Parts: sequence; C-alpha cells; structure tokens
Amino acid sequence: MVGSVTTDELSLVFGALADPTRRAILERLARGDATVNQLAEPFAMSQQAISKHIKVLEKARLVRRTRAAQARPCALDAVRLDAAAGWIAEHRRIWADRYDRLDEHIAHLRERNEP
Amino acid sequence: MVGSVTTDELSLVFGALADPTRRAILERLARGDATVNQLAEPFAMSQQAISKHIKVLEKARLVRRTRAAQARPCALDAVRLDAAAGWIAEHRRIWADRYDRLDEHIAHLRERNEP
DNA sequence: CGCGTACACAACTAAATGGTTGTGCAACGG
DNA sequence: CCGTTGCACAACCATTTAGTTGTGTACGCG
Repeated sequence: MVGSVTTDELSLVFGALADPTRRAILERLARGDATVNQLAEPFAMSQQAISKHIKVLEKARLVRRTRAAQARPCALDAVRLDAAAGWIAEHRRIWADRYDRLDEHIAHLRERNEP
Repeated sequence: MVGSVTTDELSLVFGALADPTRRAILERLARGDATVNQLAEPFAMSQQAISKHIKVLEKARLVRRTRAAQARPCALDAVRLDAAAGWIAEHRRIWADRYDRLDEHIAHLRERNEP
C-alpha cells in the first residue's frame, strides 16, 4: 500500500490486539511478569517469532521491558489499553442509542403487522 | 506468514478497528446510515478502496448491508464491538489489580526509604 | 577462561493488506 | 430504450506481516 505515513496510536493498539498469539501473551503477562522464553514456551513457534510479537506489543506500548541481567522480563502497560477501551466505549454509546431507536422502530412495525 | 488457520472473531474485530479509514467510516455510520459513495466522499481514495474497507467491516460484523434498489446502504452492527469491549474490559480489570498491588508495593518502599 | 543461557539482529519467504485501474452490471430516470 | 448512477469484481502492484533459519553477543557460572 502507498501507506499511511504516521500509523497512529490507536491503530497500533488495535493492530497489536488483532492477533491471537499476542492476546495470549498479554493474558499470560496478566498473571505475572515473564521472560521471553517463558512466554515462548506454550507456543509452537520459535523464540525469535515471539520476540517479534513482543516488539509489536512494545510499539503499541502495551508491554514494557526491563533489563535484568541476561533476562529481559516483560510487564504489562495498561495506559494504551485505556485508549482502545475509551474509543470503543465512546462508540458503543452512540451505537446503543441508535439501536434503541431501531428497536423502537421494529417494535412499532410489529405492532402494526402482527396485531 | 504461515498463518492462523481460523482467524477468530476477536482478531477480525480488532483487525478491522486497526485502520484509521475504517474507524472513520464507523464514526460516519454512527451518525446515520450511508451509501458507499457517501462514505467514500470525504476520503482521497477510490470508491473501490472504500468498498474493500466496508467488506472488512462486514466480515468483522461491525456493519450490515441492505439492498435497497441500486443503493447498498450501510448500517452499524454493535454486537461484535461488544466482544472487543468485553475482552478489553476483562483485561483492564486484571491489569488494574496488578497495578494496584504495584502501587501498594511502591508506597510501602517509599514509606521505608523516605521516612 | 570457556561454556551455557537468554535474547536480539539479519536475511529470506509466503501470504495478507491496502491501494490502483479497468470493466461489468443492475436499476432508475429521461 | 438508452444513458447515468451506484456499486462490485478482477487483475495487478507495493508494502507489511508473520513466520523461518542462521548467527552474534552479553551475561552469569563453574
């Protein structure tokens, strides 16, 4: 693609969440910090592949990394998730309003057609 | 990529949301149903490209389409957004718990080191 | 020191993504 | 009936993505 010049934050977050492996990594991290190898262990996938996934999560700022000796433990960063949750919540509200009206409309039709 | 065999629902939804153009389309639709051309108008992009974006949104079941004469109006479908919101909400809760404990821990350290 | 462990970087690849242009086609309006 | 409108399908292309293998390197340990 000719491509968007600046991939915005929200796109990074949603993009990071749009992969089962990465969501599984986040779920694993929710139960406690972990090293790359610990994260890689449950998956039928190379350590390098997991490393790449972690980098995606880092770019989206969903995880932070520290440098502890030879290990590079991963920890969750919730800030960006709030942005995603915020967007969805905002739009769910609008959706919901519209659907309430739609429900009314349908109810109205039913009332006329199924007396 | 060798690829996930079955791209699950959540991935489709997050994937659909991971694009500014598609989010803009959803925002436009939140203000009322629209035809493809109406949706395409604000963008410096061909009608066909918008058509593709809409198809992505349809696959994620974020929009529904009806066939009204020669027009194919688009309308929002909130069901899947709930799934995404649910996932985030669930994990935000876990994150928050962890951060509360972290805050406690930090507070505890401060208490000892900065009397 | 020399080895193992834990990880990252590089190069390669297949497939998906996001765009283009060109074309077809169904429906309405004169 | 014929042109215009509204949209989808197809072929093509560049870029990104998600994986691979191979290799390098920093750190801790005996």
